[in-house]
Amino acid sequence: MARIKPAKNGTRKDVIIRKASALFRTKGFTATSMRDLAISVGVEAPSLYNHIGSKSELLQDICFKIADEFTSQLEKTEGKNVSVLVKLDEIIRFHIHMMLEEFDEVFVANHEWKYLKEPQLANFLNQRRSYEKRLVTLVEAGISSNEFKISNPYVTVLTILSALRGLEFWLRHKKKFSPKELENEMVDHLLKGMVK
Amino acid sequence: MARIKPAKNGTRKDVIIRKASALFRTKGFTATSMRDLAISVGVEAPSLYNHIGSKSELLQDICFKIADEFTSQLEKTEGKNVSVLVKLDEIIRFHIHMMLEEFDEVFVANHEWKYLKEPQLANFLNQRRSYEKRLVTLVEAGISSNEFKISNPYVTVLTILSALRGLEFWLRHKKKFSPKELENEMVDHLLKGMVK
DNA sequence: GCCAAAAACTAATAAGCGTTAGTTTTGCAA
DNA sequence: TTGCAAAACTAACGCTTATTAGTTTTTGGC
Repeated sequence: MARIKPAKNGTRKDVIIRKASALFRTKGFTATSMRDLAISVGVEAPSLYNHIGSKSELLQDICFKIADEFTSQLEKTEGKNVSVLVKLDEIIRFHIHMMLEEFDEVFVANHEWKYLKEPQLANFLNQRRSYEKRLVTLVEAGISSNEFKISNPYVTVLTILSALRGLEFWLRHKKKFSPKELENEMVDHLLKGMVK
Repeated sequence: MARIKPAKNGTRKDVIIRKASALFRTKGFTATSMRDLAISVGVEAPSLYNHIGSKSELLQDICFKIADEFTSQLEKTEGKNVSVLVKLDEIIRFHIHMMLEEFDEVFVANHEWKYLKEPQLANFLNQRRSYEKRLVTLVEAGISSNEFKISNPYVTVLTILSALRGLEFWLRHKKKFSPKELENEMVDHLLKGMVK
C-alpha cells in the first residue's frame, strides 16, 4: 500500500500524467490499459481514480497543456519588433526545444490526439488550425517584406512543421546531437536549403 | 449472406486489406475491431477468417507491401546514371506519388507499424533503417561531388523524409493542389530553401 | 442439375477493458 | 494520541475483444 510520491511542487495527479505520457507514447493511448498505468505508477488500477476522472481526461490534459504552450509562445514571438526571418527562426528553435524537453507529451499531442472525445477533439483541431494559420500569415508577411522567395506559404508552413515533428525519430533512436548543433542544422536546411 | 465482391484481378483478401487500411488509418489499428472491419466489408466478423489468418497479419501485409515498394523504387533510382540531385529529385517525387496513390496504406505503414508483433516489428524497423542509410549514402555522394552544401547528411535525410510524411496533413484535409504543383513546391523548398 | 469446395452463418469462448462500490489503511493536524 | 480526510485496497460489474467450432448456404465446374 505504498503511496504515490509526488515531486516537490507537484501533485499526485502530475505523477500519473507523466507516467501516462510515457506509456501513451511508447504503447499508444488505446493499447495502454489503466492496469498498465497502475503498474507504472506503483498502485492498483482503481486507486488512480482518487486522482483522475477518467482515462480520456488524462489524454485531454496532456494534449491541451502542450497546445497551450505552443500557442502562448507564438503570441510572445508575434509581438516582438524584429524581422520575419528572426521570428521564424525563434519559432523553429522553440519547437526543437519542446521536443527535447517534453518529448513524451509533445509526441502524444502529435500522434494520439485523434482519440480525444468530442467536444475536445474539435477544440484541439481548431487550436491547431489557428496555429498553422498564424504561421502562414507570418510567412506571407515575409514574402511582402521581400525576405522570402516562396510562392505557396501554406506548403511552406506545413513542410516546416512536418520536418520539426520528424525530430521524434532520432530522439527515439537516442541519436546524440547537441541541441544547439541540431537547431542550427535544421534551421539552416529549412530556411536556406541544401543546394549550393 | 452476401458474398464479398472481389475487384477484377483481385482476391477477397485484397478487398479486406483495402477496407482494413482505410479503417486503420482513420481509427487506428488498436481501436479498429474485427467487427468494425466486418461491417465495412459487409459480412459477419468470423467470416473474415476464411480469408485471413489474424488481425495482426492484416497489419503485416499492409506495412510490408508499402515498405517493399519504397525499397524497390530506391534500387531502381540508385542504378541510374544521373546526378545525385536528379536522383534525390526522383525519390522525393516518388514519395509524393505514393502518398497520393496509396494514401491509406502509406499512412498505416507510417503510423501503425508499432503494433506489429515480433519478429515482424524488428524486420520492419531494419528495412526502414536500411532505407534511410542508403539515402544518407546518396546525400554524402552529393556532398563529395560538390552538389550540396550540407554538413550533416543524416539530419538532411530525416528532415526530407519528415517533410514528405507531412503531406498526409493536407491530404487528410482534402486541400486541393494539383499533384505536379505540389511536387514542384516541395522539391523546391527542400532542395533550394526559402530565403532569397 | 449435381456435387464438392468455398464462403458465409450462429453460437460461444476466455481474456481483457474501464470503471464503481465498499472497505481498510495511512499520515498529517490538533 | 486521537480523529479525520486522503489514498490506498479488494471484489466485482457489464462490456468488448479476437478468435474457434460447428453448421448452413452459395456457387462454379462437370
